This record gives sequence, structure tokens and C-alpha cells, in this order.
Amino acid sequence: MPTSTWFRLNVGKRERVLEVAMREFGGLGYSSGSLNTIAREAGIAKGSLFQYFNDKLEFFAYVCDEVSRRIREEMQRRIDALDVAQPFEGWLFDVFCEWTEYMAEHPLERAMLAAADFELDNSIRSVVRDTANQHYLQVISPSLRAWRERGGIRGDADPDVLASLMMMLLPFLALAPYYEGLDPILNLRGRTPAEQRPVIRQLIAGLRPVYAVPGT
Amino acid sequence: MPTSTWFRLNVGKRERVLEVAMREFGGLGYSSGSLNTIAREAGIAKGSLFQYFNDKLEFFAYVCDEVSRRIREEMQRRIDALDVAQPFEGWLFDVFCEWTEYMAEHPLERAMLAAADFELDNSIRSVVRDTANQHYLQVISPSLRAWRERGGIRGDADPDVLASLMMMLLPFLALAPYYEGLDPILNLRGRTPAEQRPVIRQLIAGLRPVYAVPGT
Amino acid sequence: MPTSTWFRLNVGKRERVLEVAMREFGGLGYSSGSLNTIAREAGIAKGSLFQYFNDKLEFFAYVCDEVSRRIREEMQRRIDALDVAQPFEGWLFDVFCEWTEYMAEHPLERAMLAAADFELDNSIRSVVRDTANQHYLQVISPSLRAWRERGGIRGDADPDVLASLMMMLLPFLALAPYYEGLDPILNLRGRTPAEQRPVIRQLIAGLRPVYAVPGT
Amino acid sequence: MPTSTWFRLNVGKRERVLEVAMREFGGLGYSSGSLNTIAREAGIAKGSLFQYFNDKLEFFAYVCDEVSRRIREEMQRRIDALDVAQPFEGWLFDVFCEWTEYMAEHPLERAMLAAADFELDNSIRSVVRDTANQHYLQVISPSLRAWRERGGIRGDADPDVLASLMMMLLPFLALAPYYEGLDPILNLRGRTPAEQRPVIRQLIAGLRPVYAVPGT
DNA sequence: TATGAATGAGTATTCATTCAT
DNA sequence: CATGAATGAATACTCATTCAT
Repeated sequence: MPTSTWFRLNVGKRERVLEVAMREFGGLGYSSGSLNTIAREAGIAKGSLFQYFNDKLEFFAYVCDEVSRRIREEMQRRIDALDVAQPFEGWLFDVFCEWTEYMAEHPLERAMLAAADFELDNSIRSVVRDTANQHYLQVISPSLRAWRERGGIRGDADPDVLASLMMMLLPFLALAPYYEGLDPILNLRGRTPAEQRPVIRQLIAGLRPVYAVPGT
Repeated sequence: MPTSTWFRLNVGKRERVLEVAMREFGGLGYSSGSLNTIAREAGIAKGSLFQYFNDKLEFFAYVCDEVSRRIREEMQRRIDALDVAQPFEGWLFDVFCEWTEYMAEHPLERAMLAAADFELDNSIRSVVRDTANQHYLQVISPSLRAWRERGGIRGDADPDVLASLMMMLLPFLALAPYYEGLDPILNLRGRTPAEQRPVIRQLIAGLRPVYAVPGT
Repeated sequence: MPTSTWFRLNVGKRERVLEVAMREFGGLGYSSGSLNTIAREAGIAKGSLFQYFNDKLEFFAYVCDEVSRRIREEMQRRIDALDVAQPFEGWLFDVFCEWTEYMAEHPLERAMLAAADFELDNSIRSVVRDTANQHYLQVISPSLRAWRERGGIRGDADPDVLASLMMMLLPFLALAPYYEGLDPILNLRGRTPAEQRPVIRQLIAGLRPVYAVPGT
Repeated sequence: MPTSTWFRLNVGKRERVLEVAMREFGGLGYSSGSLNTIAREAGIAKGSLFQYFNDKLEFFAYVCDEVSRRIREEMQRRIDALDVAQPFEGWLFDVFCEWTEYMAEHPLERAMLAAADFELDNSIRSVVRDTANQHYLQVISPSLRAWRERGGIRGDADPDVLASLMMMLLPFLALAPYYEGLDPILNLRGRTPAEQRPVIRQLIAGLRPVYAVPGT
């Protein structure tokens, strides 16, 4: 959706603009994020932004897409590296740990995830969330299916409910340590990745019956 | 936190201001919601708002609190009227149905719930979410404890995980039918309360093992 | 100029309003000083101020007058207590020291002096300065005349120039220690009364020929 | 301190904005001077002012600096043109006359001088007065030193006291004819430059012993 | 293709004053 | 006589977007 001009830009400038935009939009969200600020901090002219993108929303959507893609690729890589010989529960724990570690190490990506998740306006949200969700599902769904076929998950588990559960838990785990009021019970707020691990264990253990093969 | 002036106002005006504010803040959120607009639509002078509240945040926080209180009271009332002689699963279904019906019938309250849930700014979020969470927990926690003691929930279920699950499911069910991108799997978006019921059933069924007493 | 209502007020309230007003107007000047703030901090209704004074300017003028009167009375008292058997130069030093000490001990009066001195608007200034000047002159002029007749001042000194000099030096000495940029040469800014004394000596010594009787 | 945009502006517009600002700030001072008014009267958009200056204080400070510089340059030129073969007293008279004439002919500069001199707020005053004082001193100090070395001033005169006297007399002479309550004794208020001259003579004569070489 | 000046409606908030109670 | 609610114009400042260069 960016103009052709954007893609003809040299990589350094493109990366700089993108990083500044992630910081600005990630910190303030779509409507409060300022194009003036982004242009200033990226060291480009205000007008140039409009040579690269037709308007603010297109710019925001592009940044969101880019971030979703990065998160997805990196997580795909990490998940592919995990041990699938272990039981499902251990694998799930590893996935959640990789996820929370990634989020801890990538504050800009995490902030953009929040900016998209916390967007109130439906017309903006719809532009932004759908592609993000596709990215997530393309990682989650095949994995769950594989585990199912391998017999790591109880046969009568509803795959849609499992996937929905994942779609709720992932942003929760990603953001609860950094945003107020998301988790008044387990107290993830302010915890380091290491300190989050016992909570992740507790969650997985509590949900075990949902997926666990009976009798194992 | 509002000024004494606010509470001395005649009820009609207070209600009018509150309703307009719910619509404005609920539709646009804290930062994009305009005090000018609220004053105009409520038919009062811009300056008057500042006789009632010291600043925008205090105003927003008040509206949130008020809405939380209303939701909580009404839900408490509805839940108290439910049949507790039935199994937990039936009761839970009833609760979720009451909840989604309430949300369908109260678009302003629902919108404010979203405005608070989708607030990105931590300093505003913290002002607003903590009290809301307290309200929710004061309804959820005692109910779960009672069911537990009554033996309606499996004895080894982790109460914190159950409560956290509820805290995730409630806003999900409330908002997913009205906000884009919240639910890419079960497709609640756009459904009427009646159409939401099968999805609720599916969710509860899928999660059954988490709470169900084995062998029942 | 205040209404009769003001004078019928009990002394405590009157004093409280006056003190708060001195602090507010003294700190912010006429135009930036806020009647809302004064009313709030004095614990009276906003409307009441307008029962006591017809408008803001009348209020400000009253406070200025009151302060001028207090300063004048106290300074008259202090000057009357000084030793007039000593040479004029010693007496003058004593007067300036009394003055700077009084100003150090009475920050509210000093601030109001500044508020009146620094007022830019002629229409307000004229209301406020003339009476203040009368107060000053009624202390300065008779003293100078007496010293002249007693032969403590050289006979050919121009009394108007002497008085004008006093009228410049008094606010300068009063305010230079507390306001930026008034004294870039002698560096009174920030000095305690004790630290101001050598500067006062220097000033008087430097100006000695203006008044000193030749040959003494 | 203005932005680069300001300096890239065409001279005509810059001069227009500056003149309007001098009139507004000079008439009403920093805090009461309105940026809205300046923009409207200069025929530019409100937002444009903020392209030129980051905020109101920076704008005000710039105008003050500019005015100080102009006054200083013009006065330096005039003083350099004076006859230094005459006695000091005659030279001093000429300086004061040039000064008061300049002020009579340049109401905008005079008004800004007053706006800076009458500013109550220390944080603004300090920004504005220090540079102004430097300008004054750079004219006054070398002149006095030169006269001293040439023997035109009595050798035992305290140069700091002389300079301080000048720093008090200059604004006094500049503003007393135009501002109420500055001069209740010599009655400069309302006088034309020609009418001010006898008063200047009187002042200089009255202060003669301070500088005059004894026996001349 | 990049620039950056210009715009004008928008923001939250403050103010002195009025006047019905 | 005291109260305090109401007012609406005022404030500095920000914004996404346009467009001539």
C-alpha cells in the first residue's frame, strides 16, 4: 500500500522511518501518534511522508503489517527450533516462554502489538487487526493440528476453542507485564521474563484438562 | 472525585451530561473524546464542565467508575436470580447469556467498557482499570468459591486460573460481536445475542474439562 | 473604595482575604492574578469578592493602598527611632538598612511593591502608583528637609534631585535582591540583608559628594 | 533561538510580524500579549507563528533581543558622533538628550523596553533582562572608562556606583514621560523631548558633585 | 522526488463577572 | 448578605494535509 516511492528509498532511510514510527505509534497509538514528530525524529521532511504513504492510516497500517510480519517470522523460527519429542505441555510452555522473551527483547514490536490491540476505532482496527490475526493463526493452527494428529492433544478437544484460547493468551502474556490493569489476579505486571515463567507454568497447569490426553 | 458542584446538580442535567459523555468517550476513547463536543451536545457551557470536574481525566475516570458500578450492580442482580440448583455448566451458560444480553441492550455501557479496555496510555489505564477490575472480581470470585465449596467445580481446579479465564472471557464475549478483529475464529462479530448463544455453548463445552468434576 | 459590606466584615476574614490577595497579586501581578484563586484560598465564595469590591481593579487598588500604608507606617516608626545626632551619611545608611531588613522580613509587602512597580498598564499603574508615591514622599521629604535645615546636607544640593534619587534607590534596594536583572553591576541578587549592607555602604559612599557638606 | 524557518522568511513578512509583535508585547507585556492578536494583525495563520518560534517565551525573548540590539546599535552610533572635546557634563547631557529623543521617536522600541523592565515573573525576566543589560553596559562602561582616563571624571569616583546610576537613570528618562507614577517629583510625565531637556539639565547639575573633578 | 511553509480547525483549560437563590 | 452555578470568549499550542518550489 505504500507508494512506489517508498520502496525505491534506500534501506537505511526506510529502516529509520520505520523504527521512529514504531516508537511513536507504539507509544501513543494511531490517533495520538504524530506525523510531525515522526518526520522530525526520522530527519525527513513532513511532506515526504505523504510521498511515501497516501495518508496517516495507510502509514499506520503499513507499520502494523510490517511488525506483524516480523513477529511472525521470528516466532515461526523459534517454534520450529523447539523439541517436539516432548509432551505437548512442555512444548506449549516453551512456546509461551519464547513468546514472552521475544516480547521482552523487542519493546518496539511489543508496543505496536499493543497499539493495534488497544485501538478503539473500528474502522482503523479492522484495517489493522485482520492481517495481524492471519499471521498469528498461520503459526498457531498448523501447530495445533500437528499435535492433534500426533496424539499429543486429547482427541475430543475443540480445535476452535483451543485456538481461541491461544489467541487470548498470547496478547495477554505479551502485554500484561507492561500494561496496567490487564492482570489483576496473577500479577504479571512488572515481572521479568524469568519471573513470568512460574506464572506461565501455573496457567498451563490450570488449563491442562482442556488439552491433556486423559490417563496420561 | 467530581466537585461538590456536580453532586448538587439536578438529576436531569447530571444524567444528560453523563449520557452524552458515555457516548463521546465510549465512541472515541479518552484522548480523542472531545470535551467541547460533550458540552455542546449536553447543552451546557464549556466552562461548566470544569465546575463539575477538575480536568478531563477526572471526568473520564468518573464516567468509567459510574459505568463499572452500574454494570456490576445489574449483573449482580441478574446472577442472583439464576438457578443454582442446576450444574455449574448450565449456570455458567446462563451467566454468559445474561452478560451478552446486558451488553447488547446497553450500548453506552458496552462502549465505555471498550474505551477503558482499549486505552493504551498506562497512566490513564491504571486510573480506570483497577477499579473496574475490582468490580468484576467482587462478582466473579465469590461465585466461583461458592460453586467450589458446593462441589460443582472439580476440586483440583486452580481458582486463580479459573478467575483469569473469566476475566478474559467476559470482555471478549461483551465486545467481540461489536469490534473488528477480536474474534477471527468463532466469528462472533455482528451476531445478535441469540446468535451468540451457540458460540457460548461451544466455548463452555470446549473448556468443560477445566472445571468439570471428573466422572460426571 | 471597597463597599460598606467589606468594612462590616469581621476582622479575621478581612485579614485572611487580604493576606491571600497579597500573595496572589504579589506573585502574579494584577492581570495574571486570579480572583478565583483568591476566593478559593481565602475560603470565601467567588461572588462574595464582588460584594466587597466592585471589580478586580478596585480590589487590586485596595490591596496596594493597604500595603503602602503598612509599609509607610512601619518605616515611619523605624525612622523615628533612629539616631539623628550622627552625621547624615550614617543616618542614611541606617534608613536603607531598616528598609532592606523590613523588605526581607515582609515578603508579601515586598511582592506587592513589586506588583505595583512592575505594572505595565498605565490605566492600572496610575490608580496604584500615585498613592504609593505620596506615602513615600511623606516620609522622605520631611526628613530631607529637616536634615537640610540642620545643616547635615550641603546647602546647594537640589532637594528635588535628592528626593528623586531616593525614589529610585528605595525600590532598587528593596527588589534587587529578589528579582532577576535589576542589578547587573553590584550583584545584590540573592543576598541576605547582612550581605546587602556593604553594598549599601558602597552606594552611599559613591554618592557622598551629592549631599556631603564640603570640607567635612 | 527562532527556528530556521523564521530566518528563511522573506524580509517583508518578517518585518511585519516583528513590528506587530513589538506593538502587542510592548503594549500589553508578555503574559497579556496575545499570539492570536499578533497573528491576525500580521496577516498570518495562528499556526505559522509556531513554525517560526517554538513557544511564546521564545518569541517574546527574540523580540526583546532584537529591540535591545537595535537600540544599542543606534545609540552607539549617536554617541560616537558626539563631541568629546567638551567637558564630561556637556557630553552626558548630550547622551541623555539623544537617548530621550530616540525614545520619543521610537515608540515601539520604547514600549518593548518597558515590557521587559516591567516584567514581574522572574523566570521570564531573567531570560529577557540579562541580555538587555549586557547591551547597555557595553555602551556605558567603555564610555565611562574613557572619560575617567581622560580625566573628565573625578579620580575617586566609584565606577560601579556611576554605572549603576546610569542603569537607573536611563530607563527612568526613557519611560517617565510616558508611564504614570514613575516620576512624582520632577514631573517628566507627558513632556516632549524639548520639555524634558531642562529636567535633564537639573538632574545632571544635581548629581554634578558625584563625578565633577573638584576645583573645575 | 524532496522540501518545508502555510493553514485553520482543533485541543484542554482559565477567567472575571452575573445573578438567582 | 453569602453563595456558587453558569457563562462564553479567551488562552497557548498541535495537527494532518496541501502545494509551490
